[in-house]
Amino acid sequence: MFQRYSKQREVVYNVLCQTKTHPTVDWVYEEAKKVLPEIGIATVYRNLRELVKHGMAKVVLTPDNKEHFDADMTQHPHFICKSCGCVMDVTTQGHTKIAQKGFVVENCDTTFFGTCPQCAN
Amino acid sequence: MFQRYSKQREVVYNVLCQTKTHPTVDWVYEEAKKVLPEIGIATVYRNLRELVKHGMAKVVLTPDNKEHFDADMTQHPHFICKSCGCVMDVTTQGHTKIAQKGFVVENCDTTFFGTCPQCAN
DNA sequence: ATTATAATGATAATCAATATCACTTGTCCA
DNA sequence: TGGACAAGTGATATTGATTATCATTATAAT
Repeated sequence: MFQRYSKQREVVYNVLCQTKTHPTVDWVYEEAKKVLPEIGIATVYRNLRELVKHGMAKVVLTPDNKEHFDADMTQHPHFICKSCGCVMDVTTQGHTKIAQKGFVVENCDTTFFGTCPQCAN
Repeated sequence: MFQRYSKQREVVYNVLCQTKTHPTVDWVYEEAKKVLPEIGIATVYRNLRELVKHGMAKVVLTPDNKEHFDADMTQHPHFICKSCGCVMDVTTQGHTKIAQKGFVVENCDTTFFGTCPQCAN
């Protein structure tokens, strides 16, 4: 998978696995520094990208134009709050059930990723 | 809605309404220049933002970290091609039907937008 | 232990998006 | 009709997230 082990990558991945807050790069960086104070922000960026490339993490794009990361690779919808900007998992399906948990849903976007018919040829 | 009429805003909105390609700012800018050669890129940014704020357009965030815009405010899923980066409307529901049209679907993200329970209080 | 090279960390560079500000233009009203 | 006020524009500077660069460090095979 990766050509060599690195302490930094392990720490970055552990930080990501141990939270459900869908953190930004900066948050992962701050947490990683608590374990490896010498780690650099470039290494955090690099490893998060690598984790995504290797299918070990997903990027969640938010309206504030920052990348958030999620190590939970099971398919599940997210809820993004326009007030505090938090990204949360919503395990139930459908507007009604989400509303019952206190979420005020204004909009819903669904995006499929893959290869379009032209490129598939 | 808007406090004053402006030719520039009308052109930007018309450009957006007349395409289904979910264009970037730059594409809208180039098209708008064909009608109003003196229009500035800042004006295009500004008006696209305003259109979104007023519920006349939506932002589609793509993995290339650029904002794409869509004047179709009906709720509909998008398909983003990892090969060419195009953003397309997929009007049918479900992986199977999309696959029948030649799309190779690898992943699907659903995001709800609104106010989280804590902020709603 | 030696060696090849992957990975790191500091920092420069990139680039999309936003802010600034003097100037222009739409709209109100005398 | 003609100011006058302020919204809107356009050129450009600034910001800020992400990526590239490169000398140095560290992993893993021999």
